[in-house]
Amino acid sequence: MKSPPTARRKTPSAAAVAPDTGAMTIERVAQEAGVSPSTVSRILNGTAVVSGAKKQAVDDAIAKLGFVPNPMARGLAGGRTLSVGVVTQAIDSPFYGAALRGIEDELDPAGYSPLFVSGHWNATAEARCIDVLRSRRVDGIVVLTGRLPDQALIDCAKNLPVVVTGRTLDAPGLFALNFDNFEGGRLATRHLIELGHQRIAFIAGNDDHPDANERLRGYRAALESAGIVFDPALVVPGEYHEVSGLLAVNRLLEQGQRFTAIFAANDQMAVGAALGLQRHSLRVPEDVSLVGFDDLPTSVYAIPPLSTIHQPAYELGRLAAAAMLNLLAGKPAAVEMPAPRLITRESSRRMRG
Amino acid sequence: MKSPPTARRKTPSAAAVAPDTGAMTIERVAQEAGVSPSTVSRILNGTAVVSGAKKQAVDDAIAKLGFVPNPMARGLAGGRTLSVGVVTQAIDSPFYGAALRGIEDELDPAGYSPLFVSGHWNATAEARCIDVLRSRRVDGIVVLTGRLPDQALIDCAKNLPVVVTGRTLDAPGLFALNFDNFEGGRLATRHLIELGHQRIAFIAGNDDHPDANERLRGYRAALESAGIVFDPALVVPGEYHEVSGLLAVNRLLEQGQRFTAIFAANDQMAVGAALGLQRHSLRVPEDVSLVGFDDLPTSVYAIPPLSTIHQPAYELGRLAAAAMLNLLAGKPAAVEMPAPRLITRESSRRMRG
DNA sequence: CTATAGTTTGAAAGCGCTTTCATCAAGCGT
DNA sequence: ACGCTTGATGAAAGCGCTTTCAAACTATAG
Repeated sequence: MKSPPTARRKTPSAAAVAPDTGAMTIERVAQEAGVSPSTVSRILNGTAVVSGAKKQAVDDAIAKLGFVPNPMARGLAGGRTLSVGVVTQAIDSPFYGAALRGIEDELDPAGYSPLFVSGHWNATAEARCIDVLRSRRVDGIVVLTGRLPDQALIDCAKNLPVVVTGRTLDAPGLFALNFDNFEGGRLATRHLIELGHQRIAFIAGNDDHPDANERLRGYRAALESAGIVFDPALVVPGEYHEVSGLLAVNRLLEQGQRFTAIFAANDQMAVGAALGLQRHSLRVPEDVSLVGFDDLPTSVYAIPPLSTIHQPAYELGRLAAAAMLNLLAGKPAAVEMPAPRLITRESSRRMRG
Repeated sequence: MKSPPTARRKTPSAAAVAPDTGAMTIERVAQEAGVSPSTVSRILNGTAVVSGAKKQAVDDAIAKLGFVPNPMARGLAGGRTLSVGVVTQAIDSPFYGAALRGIEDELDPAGYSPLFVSGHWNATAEARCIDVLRSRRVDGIVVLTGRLPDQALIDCAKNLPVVVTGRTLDAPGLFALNFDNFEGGRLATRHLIELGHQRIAFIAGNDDHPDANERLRGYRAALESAGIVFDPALVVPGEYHEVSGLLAVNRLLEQGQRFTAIFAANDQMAVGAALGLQRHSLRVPEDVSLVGFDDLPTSVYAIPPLSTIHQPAYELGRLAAAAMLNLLAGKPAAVEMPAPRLITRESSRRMRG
């Protein structure tokens, strides 16, 4: 290493150019305010009661000097980093993107920063992510769904507060925030049934995906309570990607299945399915009604605009982050997911007589 | 604060439970290897020549103890954080998401971590982002497009290496990585012209968006070189969002403009435009050909699949990150963007008769 | 065989902050 | 008035690492 110009040792020469954000230390603030560094620290963290006069003096000094505490030093000394790790599956997924923004928005005012890492829907990668985060000494970890075995999370929660979405799980130091996928699946299916559909195909999500199975359960429950017998031939596996939807429709049609509606376990597959139907000259919703799941921002602009189950991704992120902040403060997580909601748009309509 | 269970002061009692990732220090490694902490540090950083035998001993000790250096201590002592800040516009945008993943993938093997913050297409917010990043002591900043004035970036580059995409700019410590939007606009328009279209509408991006203006320039250049007179009435402003596309089409149609093709300055607007056309019973591509810009992953599944200009978002992220790593290493950035490429799908076709 | 330059290594001084511990002032009962 | 509890403050000891400085060797030359 050719020693990059890291001006480390403080140059004792005066020659200050600007109020250089970085160079200000708690000690200078203390000096300026006429107190000890300890007192400044206490005020900064609210760790102890400080007399009003001194607090004022310190606040003024901080403002005047434009002091910003060095997170590294804080982390080293205090054992906290004011950062929380977020294991996401794909930072570029339309669904998780919104959740990440929610996390960001919630954490920021509390002074915490998120550290995003992508697990790419792969348990091994996720485990590595957690290692990375721990080596970065994050104060807590938020796991968005993922394929990691429950036990791995439980173990992790022994050392760090953990918030996980997309599963139901209970362990010390861990909080699970689950969306009611069963109810969502039920709502979507019931909607189609109410429109007069009887032969409703279901494009499922990946089998090892708990969400997907719950949605399937909801589908079956709705069918059952309407007295429609469940036909396994109408359920096609998918992978939560657009192609899956396309392929699923092809398969259904090749097999000569009769159906007047499709419920896709997520919007991406629904969009793929719409394309598949169009390829076979089937119109949505005239020939086939279509309902998705997630309510991605783009689904409003699908052709035709997609009926779907609204899953509040942004909200999910905020709630997960809020839960984490509570855990970090030693309080119970105490947050709850909103209930699933059906959004009726133009991809579903009453069956023709 | 009720003093959360931060086991700070080292408990001298033995009772080690597991090889606790966190608790290992460079000192213990030194002890194990029978050398001084300084030597371990030197080996860790390759800062100086160390005899082969000792190096081996230290490497063994590190492996045996599962030692992971504490980034906070490193940052404090060394003045570097091994993290680079990334100012993105919307972490949940389909386009930037891919870029972020590229950055992540490129930085990771080099031992750097990205720190993402969202500017929400707002110069003030972006400026705040940069402050946040600097307060977090990042080693460098990557700015993905954004509205920040050039000068702000130049100033920032005085203290930190900066890589910025989506503009052309030259300053010390700064590297700009620009995509040839002009050429992209030209390619898209020429494609439509070659298909026999003469009246080509253009849905523009936001005016203060340099990309958008370049694309417009490309559009005009293609028109001109084909001898088609530019008609300002065919250019409608947009905002790079789906709605804009929808609104633009409405406006065009209300004004009674004649056109047989639309070139939208990005895919999101193209999708909106497609919906708008459908609402007016105009079919794509039978009645109107449509070309977008960006080649979002979802554009393959649009109805119909969208012809567009491929913009390598993921690659862009990787390149920006690679440039940053070079800058950080004191080398010239030395990376170059790939050229725009036209992707022909089903939304554009030869004009009838 | 000693003086000199060149290497490798260790000791120790911080980096900027938090936190313990001791101190110094008040406040209070008797 | 006098010991005693509280409460606010400061001094100082780290947190785990990097880096300077000097010591301890080793080699080269005179």
